[in-house]
Order: sequence, then structure tokens, then C-alpha cells
Amino acid sequence: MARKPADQSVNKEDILLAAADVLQRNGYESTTMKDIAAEVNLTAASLYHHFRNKDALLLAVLEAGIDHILGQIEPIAASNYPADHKLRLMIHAHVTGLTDNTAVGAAMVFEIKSLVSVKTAPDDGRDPEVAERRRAFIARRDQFERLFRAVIQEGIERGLFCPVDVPIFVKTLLGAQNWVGVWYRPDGRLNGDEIADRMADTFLRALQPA
Amino acid sequence: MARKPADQSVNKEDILLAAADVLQRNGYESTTMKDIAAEVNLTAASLYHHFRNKDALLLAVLEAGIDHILGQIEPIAASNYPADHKLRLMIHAHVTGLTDNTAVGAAMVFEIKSLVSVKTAPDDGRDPEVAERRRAFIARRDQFERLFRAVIQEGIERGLFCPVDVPIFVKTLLGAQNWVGVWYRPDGRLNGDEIADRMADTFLRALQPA
DNA sequence: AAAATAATCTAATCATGATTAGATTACCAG
DNA sequence: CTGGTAATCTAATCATGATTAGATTATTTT
Repeated sequence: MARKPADQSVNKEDILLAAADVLQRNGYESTTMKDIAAEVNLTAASLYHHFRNKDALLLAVLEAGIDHILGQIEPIAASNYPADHKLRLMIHAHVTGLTDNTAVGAAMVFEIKSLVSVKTAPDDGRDPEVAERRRAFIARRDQFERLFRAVIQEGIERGLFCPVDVPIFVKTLLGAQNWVGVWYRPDGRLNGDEIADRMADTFLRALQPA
Repeated sequence: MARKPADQSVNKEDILLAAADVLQRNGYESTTMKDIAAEVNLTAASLYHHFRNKDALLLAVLEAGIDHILGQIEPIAASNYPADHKLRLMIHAHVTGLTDNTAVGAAMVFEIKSLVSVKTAPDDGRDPEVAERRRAFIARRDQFERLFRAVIQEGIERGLFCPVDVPIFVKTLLGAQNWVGVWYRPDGRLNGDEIADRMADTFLRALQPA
């Protein structure tokens, strides 16, 4: 049996993107190292040159996703636009981040009870680096939520929004947005921008003062 | 080594509830037959007397969940209340279903890219019964979504609600509700009823005519 | 060109979880 | 009480996926 020629043109970034795609397509529990490797026409063993283990690779996907989306949301939240305009832009960034970037999708949807789950916590002692990165990821995800809270709180204080229970409102908003990563299909009726538009309309109407 | 005494007091329903709890706590990929069995103080092998295989057991959990929630939503949707009242009741039923019944949570959250996933589809030929039950589950889940669409469409036609893109609005609403299954903790600030109240307020405000 | 290094391959190992087989126990019926 | 059946146990098998080890290839450096 002839050995498959070695192809050294694949870099770490290619592997990371491949992993994000497989995650999105197959879900966490059906994402194997073999599938990811096949996506870039390598074998599973080759991935270990670039990433310590599967956890490290998948965490890298989540980190890329949260980096991307935070990089977009933070400047908006810090801007001087009125709160309602900021919220609309943030919803757009979040939704299109989910529809257009599979790593963002993974970061938002697949952290649930997967590699950052309670179940894996007892194994922390085996790999302190992964445990630390896991904590950092959770902190950044929480930061993401805080940005939404701050903007809505600002809108309420300035009389632009009606008073709501801000933490619950934000969980409602983020849940609806994250779920886009579950049901969205690129061949669907609407694209990411259009979906974001309608969602922003819904939540801004809900925040409209009486 | 003394053999563990056999305990025949455990019935199929006990196992099913145990599976739902483990699913909720550990997530799909960390739900092992061993864990489920331990929940009812049996061994993994004992589960196979009651359920054909793991898929059949987990599908039974999902079916129990969707049965439960459809059984609550259908009478509300068919009632003669005005659409806004119906929607509020349905949101309550859905949210409290998620917070109070782990099988409902599993049915709503864990169908995602798990045993009803695209990845498992190619294996249908191996177990036609599971494949058929899977299809039936998906059909019932779709029926669930249609009930919400119908009520909102009715509200719009009667002038109780402002015009919205109904499919997207419902995806937004269901996403927010299903996500409660992700973030809700029994020791949190609010219980299921209170969360449902706030959510209903949000979405009914968003539907209020101008 | 030769040597060193990076990257990949194949083959194999290991661990884990699902499941089976047969022995055993618990319970029920006659 | 005996026999039959339901239910469970322990031990073992099997399959699969993660990972390692060493050989090999591709690329870079000297």
C-alpha cells in the first residue's frame, strides 16, 4: 500500500477553521479528530503536531469565536451612539457572527455541557493549561453578556427604554440570538442581516417606553 | 467478591426519569448507560432488559418530554381565549415545562445535533424502529412550533398584534424559551413562573400594535 | 549538496463506553 | 413447595475514537 504523500501546506489556522466547520455540521459529540483531519486532507495523527490534544483544538475554536465576536461588540458598546442604535448594531454583529462564522457559532452554542461542562471539571488536575483556558473562555463569555446588560441599563437610565428586569431580558435576547446558530441554514429564506433586522425590531419594540 | 443483591423494584419509568436527569446534568455526550443505571442503583447491563439500546432509551426521554409539553400547549392553543392571553399561557407552559421537567428540557435542547442529527441519519438502515421514532419526534417538535405560529397569526389577523414576520418571530420566541433550559438553575433568583412572566411581557410588548 | 528541522504518514496502543452472554436472584403462579 | 418467568448481576466482548511511536517525506538552513 503506497503511503499517502505528505502535504505540508496545511497550517494551524486551516485546521482550526476545519474544526469549526465540522463542529457546526456534526455537533460536538460527532466531531472526531479523523473528521477534522479529513476536512484538510490530513490524517488524525498529524493534528497532534499543531495542537496538544482534542480539547486544546476545540478550545482554540471557541476562543477564536469569542475573540471575533467580542472584537465586534466591544467598540459598539463603547461608542457614543444612543442605546437603541447601539443595541441594534450589537444584535446585528451577534447574529451575523453566528450565521457567517462557524467558530462564533461554536463559541455560542457548543459550550453548553461540552468541554467546559461540569462533568469535565473534575479532570482539571490532569491538564492545568486547558483548565485555565476554560476559565478564561467562560470569563469572556460572561463579559459578552455584560456588554448587553450595560447598554440596556444605559437605555433605561436615559429614558430611551422602558424599565425591564435587565438580567432576564438579556438572557432572553441572547437565547434568541444564540438559537439562530441552531436553526439557521444558508439556503434559508433570509440571510443573517435580514434575520438580525427582524430580531432587532422585536427587541427594540419590546423596550419601547409606553 | 459478593454479588450485589438484585433489586427488582425499579421500573421503566424510574429509568426514564433517571436518564432525563443525567441528560440535563451532564449533557448528551457525557450521558453514559453506567451513569443512568447508577442513578437508580442498577448496573448498565440491567437497562437492556427495559430498553433495546441507548438510542431507544434516550428517544424515550425525548418522547416523554414532547408528549408532556404538547399535552399542555395544545389545549391552550385550541381554546377560545384571545390570542394574547393564549400566548402568555403557552409561554408559561413552555418555560415552566423546561424549568420543572428535565425530560422537557431534553426534548427541547438536546435534540440538537445529537441522536436526531444528520450524522446519525446514515445508520437508519440498522434500526428502522429508531429511525421511525426519530421522524415522529421531529414531526411533533415541528407541530409544537406550528401551534405558536398559528396563535400569533390569529392575533395579527384580529388586530391584537402588530404585523411581524411570523416564522422568524416564533424562532426568536422559541429560541429564547429553549435557552432557559441552558441557563436556568433551581437556586437562581427567579423561579419558572417568574421567568415566564417576564418573557411573556417582553414578547407581548413586542407584539403590541403601534 | 548535506544536514537539520518541520510536518506527515502508517501502524499500533490504550481507554472507554455500549452491549452481550450466561449465571443468579427475586418474584409469581399453580 | 416446585417450576417458571422476570429482572439483575458479573464478566467478557466489541467497536470506536484519542493518542503515541517511529519511519518517512518535505522544507529549510548551512
